[in-house]
Amino acid sequence: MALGCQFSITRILISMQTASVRQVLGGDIAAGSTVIVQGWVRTRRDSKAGFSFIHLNDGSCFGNLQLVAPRDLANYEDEILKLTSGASLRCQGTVVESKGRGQSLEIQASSIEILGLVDDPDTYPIQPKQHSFEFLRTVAHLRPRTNTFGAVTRVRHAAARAIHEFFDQNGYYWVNTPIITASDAEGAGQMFRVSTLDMMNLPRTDSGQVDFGEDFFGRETFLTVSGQLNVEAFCLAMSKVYTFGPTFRAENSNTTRHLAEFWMVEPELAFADLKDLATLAEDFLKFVFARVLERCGDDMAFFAERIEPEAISRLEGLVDSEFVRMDYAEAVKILQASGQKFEYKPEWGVDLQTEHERYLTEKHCKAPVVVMNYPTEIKAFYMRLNDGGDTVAALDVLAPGIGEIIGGSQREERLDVLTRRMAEHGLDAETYKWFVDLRRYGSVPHAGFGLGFERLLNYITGLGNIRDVIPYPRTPGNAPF
RNA sequence: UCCCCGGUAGCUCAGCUGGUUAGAGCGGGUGACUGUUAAUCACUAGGUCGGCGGUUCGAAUCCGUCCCGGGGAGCCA
Repeated sequence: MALGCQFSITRILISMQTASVRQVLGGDIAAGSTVIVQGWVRTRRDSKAGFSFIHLNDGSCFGNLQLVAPRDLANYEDEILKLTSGASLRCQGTVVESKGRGQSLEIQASSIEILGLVDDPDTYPIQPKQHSFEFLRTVAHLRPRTNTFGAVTRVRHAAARAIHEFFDQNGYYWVNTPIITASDAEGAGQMFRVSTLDMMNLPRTDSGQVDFGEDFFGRETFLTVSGQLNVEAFCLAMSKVYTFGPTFRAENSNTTRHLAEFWMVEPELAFADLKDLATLAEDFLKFVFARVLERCGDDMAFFAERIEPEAISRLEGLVDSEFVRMDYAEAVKILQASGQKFEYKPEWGVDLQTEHERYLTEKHCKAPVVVMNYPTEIKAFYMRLNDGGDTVAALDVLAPGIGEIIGGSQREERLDVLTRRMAEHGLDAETYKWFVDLRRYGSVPHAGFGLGFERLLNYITGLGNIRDVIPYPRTPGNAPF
């Protein structure tokens, strides 16, 4: 009772005092109401008729709120006329129907409190004009104030929320797998070392090796390259689980689709085979796309207008269509029969090149393609061996313009096969003992995939560079901010 | 890591077959004008042409090298 009262009083106070730009523009605040709005100036235009127009953005939505500041405000001459792009303010005023075109509602300001002017407006980097993404990366602390990055931030949030929602509705548990790990999992790539040893004065063993027994964990440790192995243990108890968190690869990859630190989603599903996994991947992507379209209309409209004309239509089309599924062997045949000149000849036993993936998704199918059952030689040890042993039950979901967006497999659940394959790959049995245990105690068929969250965002927004869909990109030789 | 391309004003770029004082648009400042919409018009300030070395009477321009960035490839998500 007491709590309920307090809650409603707080709500009333908030609604009377402050409103977000989204609330005002969305019509949540009745015309005639007095509100306080707060945010950052996008542009200011002065009218000699006796007022200034200020476009205000607070990140709550794509649009800007127009404030009309009359000349009779006490601080009009000294302060209002000094407002430039980037300045912050708090405005009290009345929500009114706009007398101008271009917006239906605006704020007739009764007072404007300047919170922070822009020091040296001449050099403020964010101007009301188009900037190159390359430049904006050099001012990563200010780029959230741009239309594009604001939209990216909202879409990123909406996509993350949709991912959790999808799994929750389908009975999956979010499992927080460790970021620090001792296994160099899957040999999936170079890892970042985690250590508290004094690098200027390393402890040595008798044989002259670095003595990691002296290190914080008493052994060598790294940042995780995948939560998959750890989450499999939970899969074989909770049935349906997923991870969603940061992942680290110390690869010297300099491309538009690689980061040293990125976010990955890894569902793992028990009592499932490769086909179940392909269905999951498809349902999952469609759900996320539909939710983003539903909740980020303005932002998506902006991407469609300025970044990628197909941004909305291709997502809509995808939500309503079925993904193309084909075996790797079939994909190779299609490529060989395509008549296309490839730099690398498509050939069974060799992994698909970027140019091959592009042909399949952009020319042949014009849609996302699920390629399944890859040659054993080119895939990881934990993927389930198909009958005959030539292929494993692996799948990649390839998206037009992005390439591989999802990579997954049915896992090898048979103890004897797994241990044999680990030996073939020269893996340390001791390190993976716990992982093998899962096949020893109540093993079941299971499958899972990994989805690069930023790659998903690239596909959704149409932005071409993965560095423009993560707040602070980390790439080789580049970790400012 | 490899292959291409680039680095000129706060930003986006032009100038680059070597030749006086390096230009434009936007942004900033000043003024005019207007219920304005990335407003418009006029004036104005603003540059070690990425660093170093070389060729030359003379280098933003040519050569070497280093640094930084972008695109493509490989690896992958």
